[in-house]
Amino acid sequence: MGEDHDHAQERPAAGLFPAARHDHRACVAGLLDHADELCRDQGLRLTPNRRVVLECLLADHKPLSAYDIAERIDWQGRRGGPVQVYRALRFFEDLGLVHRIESLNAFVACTHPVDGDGARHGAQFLVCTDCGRVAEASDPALRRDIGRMARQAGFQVQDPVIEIKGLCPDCGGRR
Amino acid sequence: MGEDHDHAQERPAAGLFPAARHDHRACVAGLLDHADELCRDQGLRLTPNRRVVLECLLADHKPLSAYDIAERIDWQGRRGGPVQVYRALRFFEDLGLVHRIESLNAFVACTHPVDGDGARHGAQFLVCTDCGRVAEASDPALRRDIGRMARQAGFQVQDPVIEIKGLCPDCGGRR
DNA sequence: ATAGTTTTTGTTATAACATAACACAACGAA
DNA sequence: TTCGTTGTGTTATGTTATAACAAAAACTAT
Repeated sequence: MGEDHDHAQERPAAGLFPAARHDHRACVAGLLDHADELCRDQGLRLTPNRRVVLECLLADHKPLSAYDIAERIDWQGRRGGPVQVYRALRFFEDLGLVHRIESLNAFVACTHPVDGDGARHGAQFLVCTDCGRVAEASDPALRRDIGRMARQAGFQVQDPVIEIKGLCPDCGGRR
Repeated sequence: MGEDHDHAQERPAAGLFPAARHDHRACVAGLLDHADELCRDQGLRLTPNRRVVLECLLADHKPLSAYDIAERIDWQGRRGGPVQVYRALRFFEDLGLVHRIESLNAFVACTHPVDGDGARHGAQFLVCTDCGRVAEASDPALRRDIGRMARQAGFQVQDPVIEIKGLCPDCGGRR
């Protein structure tokens, strides 16, 4: 328990990557608190099982497959496997606290959850093919364009999957 | 071999869904021809194996999994399985003639291929969750927005995955 | 044509991802 | 307590994707 002077995380929710060196301790704690609160509000239970899955995803901002997570968890005696992990992931996805990255068959913890809003809440994901980190953006213009395009096509949007693979600033994006 | 009077397909490449009743015979023939030509130009071989896979995908405008395709193909004696199918799919993906739909683990034949251009060529996909059909769009504004957003984030785009699930005009999009 | 090269195929095995089904435990309300 | 609901543990199985390697087919250059 070292440096605790609160450091006012460097624009964590600006739609960019998590700034490489941010106060990760506070970041994790805040998101866990938020999960706690959200569950309490909705009469849901943030059980130990669920909590460890979320903590595992929060450890870094990288996507993990369900099997990755299953391996990292200390199952303390019981067998423990993908089933438990998928169950927890489903739970958090419904709450909007975890997002599935379709193009990776993997999951990330949401970095700026929106209260009471489930699912993918219209976010876009920037996936670094080099370091593996994922940033969550929420670009209104992009969202508008999707709406417009869909309308033109007579298409009623249910769930937009926007996952942009490329290089993050640290890995060569900002040369 | 009945109605062959050429019917001038109803705006097949307008970015919308394939019009439900278009001249499918001509549509398929045209795309196969295009594949032929593209291969000839690039010194590649459109082998019988590859051709049947493409024909299978062209049969309707629905995405198929590699295993779906493997089941539908007449393997004429030999075993035949996913391996062959994945190989052909990879071949066509590189040519830009087939696209993978990440959110479905499935593949569709490209409905408006761009010559000499491989990969996903910046397209967006509208996936009907009801009838399963897929439309391929190519919205410039959307593309611009992605570029802009990425630039703002210091992110260098390699491969944007845009897959919008919802209801197509026939299934309730256009009420 | 024919020897050597590259490409494609056939085949088997296995890896990686995801869910079905069911019994039991824990919890929360009547 | 009793009952209904929700969550968990466990086994089995379904689905998607690739590794590895030998044999066949196609091209290439003499």
